Amino acid sequence: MPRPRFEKLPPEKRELILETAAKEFAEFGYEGASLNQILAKAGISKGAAYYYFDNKEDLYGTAVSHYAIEMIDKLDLDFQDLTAVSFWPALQTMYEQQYTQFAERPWVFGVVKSGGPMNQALLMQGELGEFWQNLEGMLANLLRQGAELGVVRHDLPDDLMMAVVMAVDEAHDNWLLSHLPEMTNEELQAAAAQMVGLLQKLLAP
Amino acid sequence: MPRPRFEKLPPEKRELILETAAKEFAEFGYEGASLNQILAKAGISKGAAYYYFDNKEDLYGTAVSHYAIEMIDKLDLDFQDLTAVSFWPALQTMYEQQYTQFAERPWVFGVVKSGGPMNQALLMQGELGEFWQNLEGMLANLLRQGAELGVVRHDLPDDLMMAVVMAVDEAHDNWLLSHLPEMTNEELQAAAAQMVGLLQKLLAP
DNA sequence: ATTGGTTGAACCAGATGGTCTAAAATATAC
DNA sequence: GTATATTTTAGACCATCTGGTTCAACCAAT
Repeated sequence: MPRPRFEKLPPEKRELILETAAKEFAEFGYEGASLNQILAKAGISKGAAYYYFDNKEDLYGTAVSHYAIEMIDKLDLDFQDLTAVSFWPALQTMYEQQYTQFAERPWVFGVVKSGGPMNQALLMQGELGEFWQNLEGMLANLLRQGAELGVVRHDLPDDLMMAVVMAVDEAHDNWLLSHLPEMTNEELQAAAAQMVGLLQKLLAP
Repeated sequence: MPRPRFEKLPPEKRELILETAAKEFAEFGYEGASLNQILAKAGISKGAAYYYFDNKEDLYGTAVSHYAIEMIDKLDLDFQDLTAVSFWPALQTMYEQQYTQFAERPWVFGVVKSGGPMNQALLMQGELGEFWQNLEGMLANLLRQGAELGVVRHDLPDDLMMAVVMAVDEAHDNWLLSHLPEMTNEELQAAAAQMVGLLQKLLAP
């Protein structure tokens, strides 16, 4: 939780700090990203940084929350009334939106997903524990729904399925990131289909 | 390449150093593992370490080579005369061997695979570049053979398929590592089938 | 006694996340 | 406009860590 005074900063300054932080965390992960580097790149001093945030973890949490909220606002994450027919198309819609709407700001998804397979222990311990439980709950809920609808296998342990889905998601994101400069909008849509195809192959019964 | 004098050390001492290093590199990766920590845990001094190795990268490369050679010796990696019928069973045999023979020393595979998705750039630049090209070449060759035999899809970009296979492999290894203490030999065999099942689902046309 | 091999640990420069205080900037009161 | 109070900031400093350098001390062999 940042200090309340952070919210009173001019929006451009807030966004500069959060965007700089998100880019570093998305690229290097929490441990690998250096607070000193973030501050140097954002052009704020150490004293100012500690005036607005408790510590590195607080900055991380603020960035993750900020972009997760934006992500949730902008993506059609309505997974309420899924049917066996609409399950995979709904997932594909979500990936299309992710890829096309955030193509120029891939760090948005990068930082939100930076809590992926590697950082669970750290994140569960911190202030964002509840947030991450909710996010994992979302994926777990999706897999459970899919199983009930008969479109997702239920022969594997839950934790393994979660881990594999996140790993494939991450691998695909990284692949996409390295090909992003060359991609047209149509190609991004095709990439979403490709990603969902991978998931469907992995997860279908 | 370690100094020749390293090979003249008593085998127990050599193994202690390499095993300690491998455990740290397997757990934290090359960047995340600390040379100072490895030395403290192995009980050798800095001076001695630099007497036997050029630097951290040299130690890493030595550990990777050492265990890769052991892995290649012990596993039935004969992928020469595969048929459409024998393709997946051969993969399963390999995973069975990996899981059952190295259950008590998972760092062997951990360090060899630590060059996975994240460290490619570093490794390609170093002395082990050729080694990694060969290892990647092995996997690429396997995928190509599978495609020729009609048991592996060839509708995805090669680099994406490689990345996804490695990501799933790593996620499964990590899952296995966290469940290893409870697993019987039969369960390890089942895990191998599970892993190959995942690959087959992902890769079959 | 001399030589060669090995080792320990002090040292180095640079980096990390975090602490602290004086200076600078801004807001408020008159 | 000036004086004062409050807020914000810069950057020196801290302890600890990193990978790497160095050399005197020790030991075994001759």
